[in-house]
Amino acid sequence: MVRVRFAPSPTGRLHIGSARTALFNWLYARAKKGSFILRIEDTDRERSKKEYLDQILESLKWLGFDWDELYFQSKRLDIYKEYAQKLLNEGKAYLEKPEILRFTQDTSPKDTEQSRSARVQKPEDKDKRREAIIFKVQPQKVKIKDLIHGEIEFDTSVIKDQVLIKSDGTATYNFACVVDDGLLGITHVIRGDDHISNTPKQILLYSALGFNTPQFAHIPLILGKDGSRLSKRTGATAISEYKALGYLSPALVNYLLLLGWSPGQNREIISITEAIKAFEIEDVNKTAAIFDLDKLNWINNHYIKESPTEELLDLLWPLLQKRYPQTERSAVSSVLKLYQGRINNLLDFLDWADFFFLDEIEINEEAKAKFLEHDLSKEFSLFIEGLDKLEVFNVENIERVFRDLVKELNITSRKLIHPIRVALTGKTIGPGLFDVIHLLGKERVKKRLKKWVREENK
RNA sequence: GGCGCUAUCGUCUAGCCUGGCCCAGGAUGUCAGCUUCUCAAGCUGAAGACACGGGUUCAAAUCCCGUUAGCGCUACCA
Repeated sequence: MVRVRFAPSPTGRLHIGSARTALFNWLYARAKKGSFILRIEDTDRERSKKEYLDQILESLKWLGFDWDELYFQSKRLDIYKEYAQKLLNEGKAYLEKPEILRFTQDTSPKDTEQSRSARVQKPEDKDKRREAIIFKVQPQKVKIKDLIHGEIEFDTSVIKDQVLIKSDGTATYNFACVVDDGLLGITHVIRGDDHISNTPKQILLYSALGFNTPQFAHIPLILGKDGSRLSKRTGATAISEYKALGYLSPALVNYLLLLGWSPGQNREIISITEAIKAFEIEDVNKTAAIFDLDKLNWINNHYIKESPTEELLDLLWPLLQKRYPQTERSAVSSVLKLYQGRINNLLDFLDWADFFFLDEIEINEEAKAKFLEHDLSKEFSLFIEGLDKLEVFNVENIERVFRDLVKELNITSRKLIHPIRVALTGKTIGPGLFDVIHLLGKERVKKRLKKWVREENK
Protein backbone atom coordinates (compact mmCIF):
# COMPACT_ATOMS: atom_id res chain seq x y z
CA MET A 1 0.00 0.00 0.00
CA VAL A 2 1.43 3.29 -1.11
CA ARG A 3 1.46 6.04 1.48
CA VAL A 4 2.74 9.47 0.54
CA ARG A 5 2.68 12.75 2.36
CA PHE A 6 2.74 16.43 1.68
CA ALA A 7 4.24 18.42 4.53
CA PRO A 8 3.82 22.17 4.29
CA SER A 9 4.79 24.51 7.08
CA PRO A 10 2.21 27.21 7.80
CA THR A 11 4.63 30.10 7.57
CA GLY A 12 3.14 31.53 4.39
CA ARG A 13 0.52 30.92 1.77
CA LEU A 14 0.66 27.85 -0.46
CA HIS A 15 3.39 28.51 -2.97
CA ILE A 16 3.26 27.46 -6.62
CA GLY A 17 6.24 25.19 -6.08
CA SER A 18 4.74 23.54 -3.01
CA ALA A 19 1.46 23.14 -4.85
CA ARG A 20 3.23 21.17 -7.53
CA THR A 21 4.89 18.97 -4.91
CA ALA A 22 1.45 18.41 -3.44
CA LEU A 23 0.11 17.66 -6.92
CA PHE A 24 2.68 14.98 -7.66
CA ASN A 25 2.17 13.38 -4.26
CA TRP A 26 -1.57 13.42 -4.62
CA LEU A 27 -1.38 12.16 -8.18
CA TYR A 28 0.88 9.31 -7.19
CA ALA A 29 -1.36 8.31 -4.32
CA ARG A 30 -4.43 8.31 -6.54
CA ALA A 31 -2.65 6.56 -9.40
CA LYS A 32 -1.50 3.79 -7.05
CA LYS A 33 -4.70 3.77 -5.03
CA GLY A 34 -2.74 4.69 -1.94
CA SER A 35 -3.12 7.28 0.78
CA PHE A 36 -2.31 10.96 0.57
CA ILE A 37 -1.35 12.26 3.99
CA LEU A 38 -1.19 15.88 4.95
CA ARG A 39 1.25 16.76 7.68
CA ILE A 40 1.52 20.28 8.97
CA GLU A 41 5.07 21.12 9.99
CA ASP A 42 4.30 23.73 12.56
CA THR A 43 7.13 23.17 15.01
CA ASP A 44 8.36 26.70 14.50
CA ARG A 45 6.04 28.45 16.92
CA GLU A 46 7.14 31.93 16.00
CA ARG A 47 6.56 31.74 12.29
CA SER A 48 3.60 29.36 12.14
CA LYS A 49 0.27 31.11 11.88
CA LYS A 50 -3.28 29.86 11.96
CA GLU A 51 -4.32 32.07 9.05
CA TYR A 52 -1.63 30.55 6.87
CA LEU A 53 -2.78 27.08 7.83
CA ASP A 54 -6.33 27.94 6.80
CA GLN A 55 -5.10 29.44 3.56
CA ILE A 56 -3.03 26.39 2.68
CA LEU A 57 -5.90 24.03 3.41
CA GLU A 58 -8.24 26.15 1.35
CA SER A 59 -5.84 26.26 -1.58
CA LEU A 60 -5.37 22.50 -1.51
CA LYS A 61 -9.12 22.01 -1.52
CA TRP A 62 -9.51 24.47 -4.34
CA LEU A 63 -6.98 22.56 -6.42
CA GLY A 64 -8.86 19.38 -5.65
CA PHE A 65 -6.16 17.61 -3.65
CA ASP A 66 -8.18 15.87 -0.97
CA TRP A 67 -6.22 14.24 1.82
CA ASP A 68 -6.88 10.99 3.63
CA GLU A 69 -5.16 11.77 6.93
CA LEU A 70 -4.08 14.94 8.67
CA TYR A 71 -1.38 15.41 11.32
CA PHE A 72 0.12 18.33 13.16
CA GLN A 73 3.72 18.17 14.27
CA SER A 74 3.03 20.60 17.08
CA LYS A 75 0.91 17.90 18.70
CA ARG A 76 3.62 15.29 18.42
CA LEU A 77 6.41 16.98 20.32
CA ASP A 78 6.47 14.32 23.02
CA ILE A 79 6.87 11.60 20.46
CA TYR A 80 9.98 13.22 19.04
CA LYS A 81 11.47 13.58 22.49
CA GLU A 82 10.73 10.00 23.27
CA TYR A 83 12.55 8.78 20.18
CA ALA A 84 15.46 11.12 20.81
CA GLN A 85 15.70 9.74 24.32
CA LYS A 86 15.77 6.26 22.87
CA LEU A 87 18.74 7.15 20.68
CA LEU A 88 20.36 8.71 23.70
CA ASN A 89 19.91 5.54 25.72
CA GLU A 90 21.32 3.45 22.91
CA GLY A 91 24.39 5.65 22.77
CA LYS A 92 23.57 6.83 19.24
CA ALA A 93 23.15 10.40 20.42
CA TYR A 94 24.64 12.66 23.05
CA LEU A 95 23.88 15.80 24.96
CA GLU A 96 25.53 19.09 24.33
CA LYS A 97 25.35 22.49 25.93
CA PRO A 98 24.17 25.20 23.56
CA GLU A 99 27.25 27.39 24.06
CA ILE A 100 29.79 24.98 22.72
CA LEU A 101 28.27 24.63 19.30
CA ARG A 102 28.02 28.29 18.76
CA PHE A 103 31.72 28.92 18.69
CA THR A 104 32.93 25.78 16.99
CA GLN A 105 30.55 25.72 14.11
CA ASP A 106 30.86 29.03 12.39
CA THR A 107 32.49 27.97 9.19
CA SER A 108 29.73 28.15 6.64
CA PRO A 109 29.91 31.03 4.17
CA LYS A 110 26.42 32.24 4.88
CA ASP A 111 27.18 32.55 8.55
CA THR A 112 27.37 36.29 8.73
CA GLU A 113 27.84 38.39 11.81
CA GLN A 114 24.14 39.13 11.74
CA SER A 115 22.82 35.59 11.68
CA ARG A 116 25.32 34.63 14.34
CA SER A 117 24.22 37.23 16.80
CA ALA A 118 20.59 36.42 16.05
CA ARG A 119 21.26 32.90 17.12
CA VAL A 120 22.88 33.82 20.39
CA GLN A 121 20.39 33.46 23.17
CA LYS A 122 19.40 36.26 25.43
CA PRO A 123 21.16 36.10 28.81
CA GLU A 124 17.94 35.78 30.78
CA ASP A 125 17.00 32.63 28.84
CA LYS A 126 20.23 30.96 29.69
CA ASP A 127 19.09 29.12 32.76
CA LYS A 128 15.94 27.88 31.12
CA ARG A 129 17.78 26.33 28.23
CA ARG A 130 18.54 22.71 28.46
CA GLU A 131 21.07 20.66 26.63
CA ALA A 132 20.38 19.75 23.04
CA ILE A 133 20.28 16.15 21.88
CA ILE A 134 22.73 15.53 19.09
CA PHE A 135 22.89 12.58 16.74
CA LYS A 136 26.26 10.97 16.18
CA VAL A 137 26.85 10.73 12.44
CA GLN A 138 28.88 7.64 11.62
CA PRO A 139 31.17 7.99 8.61
CA GLN A 140 29.93 5.75 5.85
CA LYS A 141 28.79 5.67 2.25
CA VAL A 142 25.07 6.16 1.79
CA LYS A 143 23.39 5.27 -1.47
CA ILE A 144 20.04 6.65 -2.48
CA LYS A 145 18.04 5.14 -5.28
CA ASP A 146 16.05 8.14 -6.30
CA LEU A 147 13.06 7.39 -8.50
CA ILE A 148 13.75 10.44 -10.61
CA HIS A 149 17.48 11.03 -10.36
CA GLY A 150 18.71 7.47 -10.17
CA GLU A 151 21.51 6.49 -7.86
CA ILE A 152 23.12 9.18 -5.73
CA GLU A 153 26.00 8.44 -3.39
CA PHE A 154 27.03 10.42 -0.33
CA ASP A 155 29.94 10.18 2.03
CA THR A 156 28.62 11.02 5.48
CA SER A 157 32.05 11.82 6.84
CA VAL A 158 31.52 15.35 5.54
CA ILE A 159 28.26 15.66 7.45
CA LYS A 160 28.33 17.11 10.91
CA ASP A 161 26.59 15.56 13.88
CA GLN A 162 22.93 16.46 13.67
CA VAL A 163 20.85 18.23 16.24
CA LEU A 164 17.74 16.18 17.02
CA ILE A 165 16.15 18.14 19.84
CA LYS A 166 17.02 21.78 20.18
CA SER A 167 17.79 23.21 23.57
CA ASP A 168 14.32 24.75 23.65
CA GLY A 169 12.95 21.22 23.64
CA THR A 170 11.56 21.19 20.09
CA ALA A 171 12.61 18.81 17.35
CA THR A 172 14.56 19.82 14.28
CA TYR A 173 13.09 19.44 10.84
CA ASN A 174 15.21 16.48 9.78
CA PHE A 175 14.41 14.56 12.94
CA ALA A 176 10.69 15.24 13.19
CA CYS A 177 10.42 14.43 9.52
CA VAL A 178 12.03 11.02 9.89
CA VAL A 179 10.15 10.08 13.05
CA ASP A 180 6.85 11.00 11.40
CA ASP A 181 7.58 9.38 8.07
CA GLY A 182 8.65 6.25 9.91
CA LEU A 183 5.69 6.16 12.28
CA LEU A 184 3.15 7.02 9.62
CA GLY A 185 4.49 4.29 7.39
CA ILE A 186 5.33 6.57 4.49
CA THR A 187 6.43 4.46 1.55
CA HIS A 188 7.44 7.20 -0.90
CA VAL A 189 8.86 10.57 -0.09
CA ILE A 190 8.12 12.89 -2.99
CA ARG A 191 9.52 16.34 -2.36
CA GLY A 192 11.54 19.16 -3.84
CA ASP A 193 15.01 18.83 -5.27
CA ASP A 194 16.34 21.06 -2.55
CA HIS A 195 16.01 18.20 -0.08
CA ILE A 196 18.42 15.89 -1.85
CA SER A 197 21.23 16.93 0.46
CA ASN A 198 19.06 16.27 3.50
CA THR A 199 18.37 12.73 2.42
CA PRO A 200 21.58 11.03 3.61
CA LYS A 201 21.13 12.56 7.06
CA GLN A 202 17.62 11.25 7.18
CA ILE A 203 18.55 7.80 5.94
CA LEU A 204 21.01 7.49 8.81
CA LEU A 205 18.21 8.40 11.17
CA TYR A 206 15.78 5.87 9.69
CA SER A 207 18.15 2.99 10.33
CA ALA A 208 19.20 4.26 13.77
CA LEU A 209 15.54 4.40 14.69
CA GLY A 210 14.84 1.01 13.18
CA PHE A 211 12.39 2.29 10.59
CA ASN A 212 12.14 1.13 7.01
CA THR A 213 13.64 3.66 4.68
CA PRO A 214 11.06 4.92 2.17
CA GLN A 215 11.68 5.38 -1.53
CA PHE A 216 12.66 8.86 -2.59
CA ALA A 217 11.62 10.94 -5.55
CA HIS A 218 13.05 14.43 -5.74
CA ILE A 219 11.19 16.63 -8.13
CA PRO A 220 12.82 19.69 -9.69
CA LEU A 221 12.16 23.19 -8.48
CA ILE A 222 10.10 25.82 -10.23
CA LEU A 223 12.05 28.92 -11.13
CA GLY A 224 11.03 32.48 -11.85
CA LYS A 225 11.27 34.19 -15.21
CA ASP A 226 14.88 35.17 -14.62
CA GLY A 227 15.92 31.66 -13.68
CA SER A 228 16.22 32.42 -10.01
CA ARG A 229 13.96 30.97 -7.38
CA LEU A 230 10.35 31.89 -7.84
CA SER A 231 9.78 34.92 -5.69
CA LYS A 232 7.36 37.78 -5.25
CA ARG A 233 9.61 39.87 -7.42
CA THR A 234 8.97 37.66 -10.44
CA GLY A 235 5.20 37.69 -10.08
CA ALA A 236 2.45 36.09 -8.08
CA THR A 237 3.67 33.06 -6.17
CA ALA A 238 0.73 31.98 -4.04
CA ILE A 239 -2.04 29.74 -5.29
CA SER A 240 -4.58 32.00 -3.65
CA GLU A 241 -3.34 34.91 -5.73
CA TYR A 242 -4.03 33.02 -8.94
CA LYS A 243 -7.46 32.16 -7.69
CA ALA A 244 -8.12 35.82 -6.94
CA LEU A 245 -6.88 36.78 -10.39
CA GLY A 246 -9.50 34.54 -11.92
CA TYR A 247 -7.51 31.52 -12.97
CA LEU A 248 -9.47 28.30 -13.10
CA SER A 249 -8.37 25.52 -10.83
CA PRO A 250 -8.31 22.81 -13.54
CA ALA A 251 -6.31 25.14 -15.77
CA LEU A 252 -3.74 25.81 -13.11
CA VAL A 253 -3.46 22.11 -12.32
CA ASN A 254 -3.12 21.35 -16.02
CA TYR A 255 -0.32 23.86 -16.31
CA LEU A 256 1.47 22.58 -13.21
CA LEU A 257 1.20 19.10 -14.63
CA LEU A 258 3.02 20.16 -17.77
CA LEU A 259 5.83 21.63 -15.75
CA GLY A 260 8.23 18.74 -15.45
CA TRP A 261 5.98 16.05 -16.79
CA SER A 262 4.49 15.24 -20.16
CA PRO A 263 1.52 12.98 -20.87
CA GLY A 264 3.06 12.02 -24.20
CA GLN A 265 1.59 12.11 -27.70
CA ASN A 266 2.21 15.85 -27.72
CA ARG A 267 -0.77 16.40 -25.48
CA GLU A 268 -1.07 19.74 -23.78
CA ILE A 269 -4.59 19.76 -22.46
CA ILE A 270 -5.21 16.98 -20.01
CA SER A 271 -7.74 16.54 -17.26
CA ILE A 272 -6.72 15.42 -13.83
CA THR A 273 -8.54 12.11 -14.23
CA GLU A 274 -6.65 11.34 -17.40
CA ALA A 275 -3.44 12.41 -15.72
CA ILE A 276 -4.00 9.92 -12.92
CA LYS A 277 -4.13 7.16 -15.50
CA ALA A 278 -1.04 8.27 -17.35
CA PHE A 279 1.13 9.39 -14.46
CA GLU A 280 4.38 7.63 -13.60
CA ILE A 281 6.70 9.25 -11.13
CA GLU A 282 9.71 7.98 -13.06
CA ASP A 283 8.64 10.11 -16.03
CA VAL A 284 9.06 13.35 -14.13
CA ASN A 285 11.85 15.52 -15.50
CA LYS A 286 15.09 16.18 -13.71
CA THR A 287 15.43 19.77 -14.82
CA ALA A 288 14.16 22.82 -13.03
CA ALA A 289 11.40 24.55 -14.95
CA ILE A 290 10.71 28.22 -15.38
CA PHE A 291 7.20 29.35 -14.59
CA ASP A 292 5.78 30.84 -17.79
CA LEU A 293 2.73 33.03 -17.35
CA ASP A 294 2.12 33.19 -21.11
CA LYS A 295 1.48 29.51 -21.30
CA LEU A 296 -0.65 29.51 -18.18
CA ASN A 297 -2.71 32.25 -19.82
CA TRP A 298 -3.13 30.20 -22.95
CA ILE A 299 -4.30 27.20 -20.97
CA ASN A 300 -6.61 29.30 -18.82
CA ASN A 301 -8.05 30.94 -21.94
CA HIS A 302 -8.70 27.47 -23.31
CA TYR A 303 -10.48 26.31 -20.17
CA ILE A 304 -12.56 29.48 -20.01
CA LYS A 305 -13.55 29.02 -23.63
CA GLU A 306 -14.59 25.44 -22.99
CA SER A 307 -16.45 26.04 -19.73
CA PRO A 308 -20.25 26.19 -19.69
CA THR A 309 -21.13 29.87 -19.25
CA GLU A 310 -23.21 29.26 -16.16
CA GLU A 311 -20.37 27.46 -14.40
CA LEU A 312 -18.06 30.28 -15.27
CA LEU A 313 -20.55 32.74 -13.93
CA ASP A 314 -20.60 30.90 -10.61
CA LEU A 315 -16.87 31.51 -10.33
CA LEU A 316 -17.09 35.05 -11.58
CA TRP A 317 -20.02 36.15 -9.48
CA PRO A 318 -18.18 36.88 -6.21
CA LEU A 319 -15.58 38.97 -8.05
CA LEU A 320 -18.24 40.73 -10.03
CA GLN A 321 -20.32 41.67 -7.01
CA LYS A 322 -17.30 43.15 -5.38
CA ARG A 323 -16.52 45.39 -8.34
CA TYR A 324 -20.03 46.16 -9.59
CA PRO A 325 -22.41 45.63 -6.65
CA GLN A 326 -25.53 46.81 -8.47
CA THR A 327 -25.40 44.18 -11.15
CA GLU A 328 -28.14 41.67 -11.67
CA ARG A 329 -26.86 38.19 -12.15
CA SER A 330 -29.27 37.17 -14.86
CA ALA A 331 -28.00 39.96 -17.09
CA VAL A 332 -24.38 38.89 -16.99
CA SER A 333 -24.59 35.54 -18.68
CA SER A 334 -25.03 36.81 -22.22
CA VAL A 335 -22.22 39.34 -21.81
CA LEU A 336 -19.89 36.72 -20.44
CA LYS A 337 -20.62 34.46 -23.35
CA LEU A 338 -19.25 37.06 -25.74
CA TYR A 339 -16.04 37.28 -23.76
CA GLN A 340 -15.31 33.60 -23.27
CA GLY A 341 -12.27 32.91 -25.35
CA ARG A 342 -11.32 36.56 -25.43
CA ILE A 343 -10.08 36.68 -21.86
CA ASN A 344 -7.13 35.05 -20.18
CA ASN A 345 -8.64 35.25 -16.72
CA LEU A 346 -11.83 36.30 -15.01
CA LEU A 347 -10.39 39.61 -13.90
CA ASP A 348 -9.87 40.57 -17.55
CA PHE A 349 -13.58 40.32 -18.02
CA LEU A 350 -14.30 42.84 -15.29
CA ASP A 351 -12.00 45.29 -17.02
CA TRP A 352 -12.97 44.66 -20.63
CA ALA A 353 -16.70 44.59 -20.06
CA ASP A 354 -16.87 47.50 -17.62
CA PHE A 355 -19.00 49.54 -20.04
CA PHE A 356 -21.79 47.07 -19.51
CA PHE A 357 -21.81 47.51 -15.74
CA LEU A 358 -21.16 51.22 -15.40
CA ASP A 359 -23.53 54.09 -16.06
CA GLU A 360 -20.80 56.57 -16.75
CA ILE A 361 -18.27 54.92 -18.99
CA GLU A 362 -14.70 55.98 -19.24
CA ILE A 363 -13.58 56.82 -22.76
CA ASN A 364 -10.05 55.92 -23.66
CA GLU A 365 -8.33 59.16 -24.69
CA GLU A 366 -6.45 57.71 -27.63
CA ALA A 367 -9.57 56.03 -28.93
CA LYS A 368 -11.47 59.27 -28.63
CA ALA A 369 -8.83 61.20 -30.52
CA LYS A 370 -8.77 58.66 -33.26
CA PHE A 371 -12.45 57.97 -33.84
CA LEU A 372 -14.53 60.73 -32.30
CA GLU A 373 -12.59 63.82 -33.18
CA HIS A 374 -14.80 64.84 -36.08
CA ASP A 375 -18.49 65.63 -36.03
CA LEU A 376 -20.63 62.54 -36.31
CA SER A 377 -23.91 64.19 -35.31
CA LYS A 378 -25.63 63.36 -38.54
CA GLU A 379 -24.56 59.72 -38.66
CA PHE A 380 -25.34 59.05 -35.04
CA SER A 381 -28.77 60.77 -35.21
CA LEU A 382 -29.75 58.81 -38.27
CA PHE A 383 -28.66 55.59 -36.63
CA ILE A 384 -30.67 56.37 -33.51
CA GLU A 385 -33.67 57.10 -35.70
CA GLY A 386 -33.24 53.78 -37.42
CA LEU A 387 -33.04 51.92 -34.13
CA ASP A 388 -36.14 53.71 -32.88
CA LYS A 389 -38.16 52.44 -35.80
CA LEU A 390 -37.31 48.84 -34.99
CA GLU A 391 -40.13 46.72 -33.70
CA VAL A 392 -37.86 43.93 -32.58
CA PHE A 393 -34.54 44.95 -31.11
CA ASN A 394 -32.39 41.98 -32.02
CA VAL A 395 -28.92 41.55 -33.46
CA GLU A 396 -30.15 40.84 -36.96
CA ASN A 397 -32.33 43.91 -37.19
CA ILE A 398 -29.71 46.12 -35.64
CA GLU A 399 -27.23 45.01 -38.26
CA ARG A 400 -29.75 45.59 -41.02
CA VAL A 401 -30.42 49.14 -39.86
CA PHE A 402 -26.72 49.76 -39.76
CA ARG A 403 -26.00 48.30 -43.19
CA ASP A 404 -28.82 50.27 -44.76
CA LEU A 405 -27.59 53.46 -43.20
CA VAL A 406 -24.06 52.93 -44.41
CA LYS A 407 -25.32 52.32 -47.92
CA GLU A 408 -27.46 55.40 -47.82
CA LEU A 409 -24.61 57.55 -46.60
CA ASN A 410 -22.30 55.89 -49.08
CA ILE A 411 -19.51 55.24 -46.58
CA THR A 412 -17.63 52.11 -45.61
CA SER A 413 -18.99 50.33 -42.59
CA ARG A 414 -15.72 50.60 -40.69
CA LYS A 415 -15.97 54.39 -40.92
CA LEU A 416 -18.94 54.21 -38.62
CA ILE A 417 -18.46 51.00 -36.68
CA HIS A 418 -15.35 52.12 -34.84
CA PRO A 419 -16.71 55.48 -33.67
CA ILE A 420 -19.89 53.86 -32.45
CA ARG A 421 -17.96 51.22 -30.55
CA VAL A 422 -15.83 53.86 -28.86
CA ALA A 423 -18.89 55.91 -27.99
CA LEU A 424 -20.63 52.89 -26.51
CA THR A 425 -17.79 51.08 -24.79
CA GLY A 426 -15.00 53.62 -24.52
CA LYS A 427 -12.69 51.12 -26.14
CA THR A 428 -11.47 50.17 -29.59
CA ILE A 429 -11.55 46.49 -28.80
CA GLY A 430 -14.37 44.20 -27.87
CA PRO A 431 -16.97 41.82 -29.24
CA GLY A 432 -18.87 42.39 -32.47
CA LEU A 433 -20.59 45.77 -32.47
CA PHE A 434 -24.11 44.52 -33.14
CA ASP A 435 -23.84 42.13 -30.23
CA VAL A 436 -22.69 44.97 -28.04
CA ILE A 437 -25.61 47.18 -29.11
CA HIS A 438 -28.06 44.40 -28.51
CA LEU A 439 -26.62 43.71 -25.06
CA LEU A 440 -26.64 47.31 -23.93
CA GLY A 441 -30.22 47.78 -24.97
CA LYS A 442 -31.78 50.56 -26.95
CA GLU A 443 -32.00 53.15 -24.21
CA ARG A 444 -28.40 52.96 -23.12
CA VAL A 445 -27.20 52.96 -26.72
CA LYS A 446 -29.25 56.05 -27.52
CA LYS A 447 -28.05 57.83 -24.42
CA ARG A 448 -24.40 57.16 -25.11
CA LEU A 449 -24.65 58.09 -28.78
CA LYS A 450 -26.53 61.32 -28.08
CA LYS A 451 -23.64 62.59 -26.06
CA TRP A 452 -21.79 63.03 -29.36
CA VAL A 453 -24.65 64.71 -31.24
CA ARG A 454 -24.30 68.49 -31.38
CA GLU A 455 -27.19 70.60 -30.05
CA GLU A 456 -28.58 71.86 -33.36
CA ASN A 457 -29.14 68.28 -34.51
CA LYS A 458 -30.94 67.02 -31.46
C1' G B 1 35.55 26.35 0.16
C1' G B 2 33.24 21.15 0.63
C1' C B 3 29.37 17.86 -0.98
C1' G B 4 25.39 17.13 -4.30
C1' C B 5 21.93 18.03 -8.48
C1' U B 6 21.14 19.75 -13.49
C1' A B 7 22.20 21.02 -18.82
C1' U B 8 17.45 20.03 -26.25
C1' C B 9 14.22 26.24 -29.76
C1' G B 10 13.13 32.69 -25.51
C1' U B 11 9.88 29.26 -22.38
C1' C B 12 7.48 24.16 -21.34
C1' U B 13 8.75 19.67 -23.47
C1' A B 14 9.24 14.73 -27.11
C1' G B 15 13.43 11.80 -28.35
C1' C B 16 18.11 9.61 -24.55
C1' C B 17 17.62 3.77 -20.83
C1' U B 18 17.37 -0.12 -25.87
C1' G B 19 23.12 4.61 -30.93
C1' G B 20 20.98 4.85 -37.29
C1' C B 21 13.71 6.08 -38.71
C1' C B 22 16.38 13.26 -35.78
C1' C B 23 20.12 18.14 -41.17
C1' A B 24 15.71 16.82 -33.86
C1' G B 25 8.88 16.51 -33.25
C1' G B 26 4.89 19.27 -30.50
C1' A B 27 3.13 23.41 -27.56
C1' U B 28 3.61 28.37 -25.98
C1' G B 29 5.56 33.02 -27.20
C1' U B 30 7.34 36.14 -31.49
C1' C B 31 6.72 37.55 -36.69
C1' A B 32 3.88 37.23 -41.41
C1' G B 33 -0.59 35.87 -44.16
C1' C B 34 -5.86 34.42 -44.35
C1' U B 35 -10.62 35.67 -41.96
C1' U B 36 -12.77 40.19 -40.29
C1' C B 37 -16.22 46.04 -37.82
C1' U B 38 -11.79 46.12 -33.72
C1' C B 39 -9.79 42.66 -30.20
C1' A B 40 -9.62 37.67 -29.18
C1' A B 41 -10.29 32.93 -31.21
C1' G B 42 -9.41 29.86 -35.58
C1' C B 43 -6.48 28.36 -39.84
C1' U B 44 -1.70 28.62 -42.77
C1' G B 45 3.42 29.75 -42.85
C1' A B 46 8.38 31.62 -41.00
C1' A B 47 12.39 32.24 -37.69
C1' G B 48 14.15 29.46 -33.44
C1' A B 49 17.68 24.26 -29.73
C1' C B 50 20.98 19.06 -28.75
C1' A B 51 26.01 24.16 -23.21
C1' C B 52 31.40 23.51 -24.69
C1' G B 53 35.67 20.23 -25.69
C1' G B 54 37.47 15.49 -26.34
C1' G B 55 36.73 10.34 -27.12
C1' U B 56 34.10 5.26 -28.49
C1' U B 57 31.63 3.81 -33.22
C1' C B 58 30.67 2.67 -40.08
C1' A B 59 27.10 5.90 -37.32
C1' A B 60 26.03 9.96 -31.16
C1' A B 61 21.05 14.51 -29.00
C1' U B 62 21.41 9.37 -27.35
C1' C B 63 27.33 5.81 -24.56
C1' C B 64 32.21 7.49 -21.85
C1' C B 65 35.60 11.42 -19.94
C1' G B 66 36.64 16.45 -18.97
C1' U B 67 35.24 21.69 -18.81
C1' U B 68 31.86 25.52 -18.06
C1' A B 69 27.48 27.53 -16.20
C1' G B 70 23.14 27.48 -13.08
C1' C B 71 20.97 25.73 -8.70
C1' G B 72 20.66 23.23 -3.82
C1' C B 73 22.67 21.71 0.93
C1' U B 74 26.61 22.81 4.20
C1' A B 75 21.61 26.26 10.95
C1' C B 76 19.75 24.35 17.94
C1' C B 77 15.04 27.27 9.79
C1' A B 78 11.73 24.22 7.37
